[in-house]
Amino acid sequence: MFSIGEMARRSGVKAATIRYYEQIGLLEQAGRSHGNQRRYGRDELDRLVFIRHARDLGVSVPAIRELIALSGDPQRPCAQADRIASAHLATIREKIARLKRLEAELERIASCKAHTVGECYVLRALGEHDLCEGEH
Amino acid sequence: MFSIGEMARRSGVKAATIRYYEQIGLLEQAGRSHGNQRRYGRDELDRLVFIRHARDLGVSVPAIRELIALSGDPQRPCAQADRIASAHLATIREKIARLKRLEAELERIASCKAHTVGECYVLRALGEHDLCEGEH
DNA sequence: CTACAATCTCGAGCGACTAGAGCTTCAAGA
DNA sequence: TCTTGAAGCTCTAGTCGCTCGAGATTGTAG
Repeated sequence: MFSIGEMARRSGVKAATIRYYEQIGLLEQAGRSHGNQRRYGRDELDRLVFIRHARDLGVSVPAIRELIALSGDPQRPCAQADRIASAHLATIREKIARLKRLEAELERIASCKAHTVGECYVLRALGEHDLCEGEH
Repeated sequence: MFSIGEMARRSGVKAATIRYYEQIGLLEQAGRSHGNQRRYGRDELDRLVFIRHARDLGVSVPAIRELIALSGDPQRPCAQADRIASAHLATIREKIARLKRLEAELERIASCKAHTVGECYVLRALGEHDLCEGEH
């Protein structure tokens, strides 16, 4: 039996966050000790680690909810889990692409050689519309 | 003189967001028409476009506030603006690196060949701790 | 003058936590 | 057994950067 602090240490999820997960129904209501403190078993720890990993991978809470629901029914075809993961992969790739564009732009902007703010490229670049590459 | 809708169209920032920016002091209080509607000039549009660009680049509102304060004093050395941009560049690079790691992991996970959830790698992978590469 | 679109203010809601106040319980040592 | 201090409890509110809706008012074209 683990206390919430044990769970936090073993999973890397803060106690407050564990309570929050319970509150939003991502974790089931934990059993309680005599004095009303939460007590957990292996299964709950496993689920929490699952959640932690998924969150680390940037999976949203609703998506995690779906995955948990899916995994509750092991006979079911896994195409749907696959779909969730793939969709997420696609958004991650988009984010990477977008960030790379930003990196290039900022690199250009940040290599400012001026001495005073008045002639500073950082500030001018942000104000000038024609430097954008047709994004808006 | 532009209405808030004009500003929205020209800058790509929603009217509600323009009001919000005014509320948090990112834009100054706009002048008003006879009937209390906001009216803007060129300068205000320029600043809004500046803000929009910076936000698009992922610069936080506090950082934008700093940049605006800096640009109000054109004699000042621009080293500080430079520093803000560079710091931001560093965080963007970190994000990219992190996302790439996620991409690799998800790629592995998402290539699931199982037929049922019970043997699905997507779900198993998320639950297993030894698949992490020492991140926690 | 009449429609109707645009704008106004105010307040709440989003996602995913996080922090703090003020109280109770647990566990280890004397 | 008692004490003490860490750890837990609940509840509320705050974070960030918007976004939306309700219900009232204003602007403008025909």
